[in-house]
Amino acid sequence: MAGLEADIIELAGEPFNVGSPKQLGEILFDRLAVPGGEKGKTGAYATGADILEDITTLEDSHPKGARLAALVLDWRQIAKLKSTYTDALQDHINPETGRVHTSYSIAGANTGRLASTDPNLQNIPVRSDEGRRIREAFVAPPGRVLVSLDYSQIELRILAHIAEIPALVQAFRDGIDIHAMTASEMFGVPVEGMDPGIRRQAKAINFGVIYGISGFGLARNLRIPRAEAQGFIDRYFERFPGIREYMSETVKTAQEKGYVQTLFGRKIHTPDISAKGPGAGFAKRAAINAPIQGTAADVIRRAMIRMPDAIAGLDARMLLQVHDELLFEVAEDQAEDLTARARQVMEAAASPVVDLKVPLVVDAGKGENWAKAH
DNA sequence: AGTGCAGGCCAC
DNA sequence: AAACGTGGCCTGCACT
Repeated sequence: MAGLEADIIELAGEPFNVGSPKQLGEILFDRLAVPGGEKGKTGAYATGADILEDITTLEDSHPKGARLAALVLDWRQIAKLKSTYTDALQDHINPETGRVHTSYSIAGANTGRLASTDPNLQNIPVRSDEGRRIREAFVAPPGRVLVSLDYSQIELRILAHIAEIPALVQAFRDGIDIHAMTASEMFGVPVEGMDPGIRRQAKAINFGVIYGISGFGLARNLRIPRAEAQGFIDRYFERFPGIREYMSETVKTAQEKGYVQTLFGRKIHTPDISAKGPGAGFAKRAAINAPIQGTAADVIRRAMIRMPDAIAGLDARMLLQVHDELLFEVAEDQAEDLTARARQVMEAAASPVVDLKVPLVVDAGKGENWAKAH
């Protein structure tokens, strides 16, 4: 990392704090005259990863800026992993147990999700190769393995149920690739042999819908013109009109009652729903998302409550909950038994209070460390 | 030295 | 006017 830092300063041509977005912004946009610099409310240039990634494409017009941006992106990834995980997690090892123990807030999130602190074990890296090396440090003791079980697409399944989208419900019942199906419906192309790029766009739209999508947000996410993104959303609503209905009904309920509810009847209050100005959009999207995210939180909590009885007699412990995943430690020769029991509990967790029109499906994995189990 | 915010980034 | 939901933790920086 020190070498990387030296390379960055040499390229910049002047000493500066690589960890300072403000200083980096001034070098890129003022001194190197990279175009597109935008200052936020504090007067500092924004230098987030998406902006730096755009700058790396300017190799022809601004070679120095492009290379500087690329190096800083590398540095930030390593610095993040080291400070937040490699270094910090070791300070959290309990001397008596030799393990890292987190704390859960039972009412951590407004939607009913748990929150994990000191340390947060719900945001251990997994998406990048480098990040997964952090996850490999979470290991089972000798003779034991880690088993991870996670709900597949639980929020989209809940959306399909709540908004009553026949095509989505049927696809989940048939076990079809849901993003490919969405792309097929929207763009009129067959699922077989689908262009991965088309599927990726449909996936972004499916996620966006759960979060209360906007044309602007989707455009930024997919890096496409806003008009094109809005066209995608319009077509999505045409194909799945129940979604638009769900969104407007949910906002209306929030405005009339001051809360929305999960499928299990738990209330989530929406005090900001009638805010004016910039906050209005935020409050509406939060209200749209809350019943979906909150129902998923209810489902996994019900599974967790039933878990001690379900795994009684096994040499196994439930270790962590990560929103749609439960992580267990179990004697090696009992991993299969545990997986079957835990999966049964998780897949049936909505029952008997809620009769979902879609199946809940749980994926499972095991290994000597969390990366392999996941 | 402690506090709080902003920017940034990790997860689901 | 801002711009995709829910969180927590890190560093830098301004301030007391």
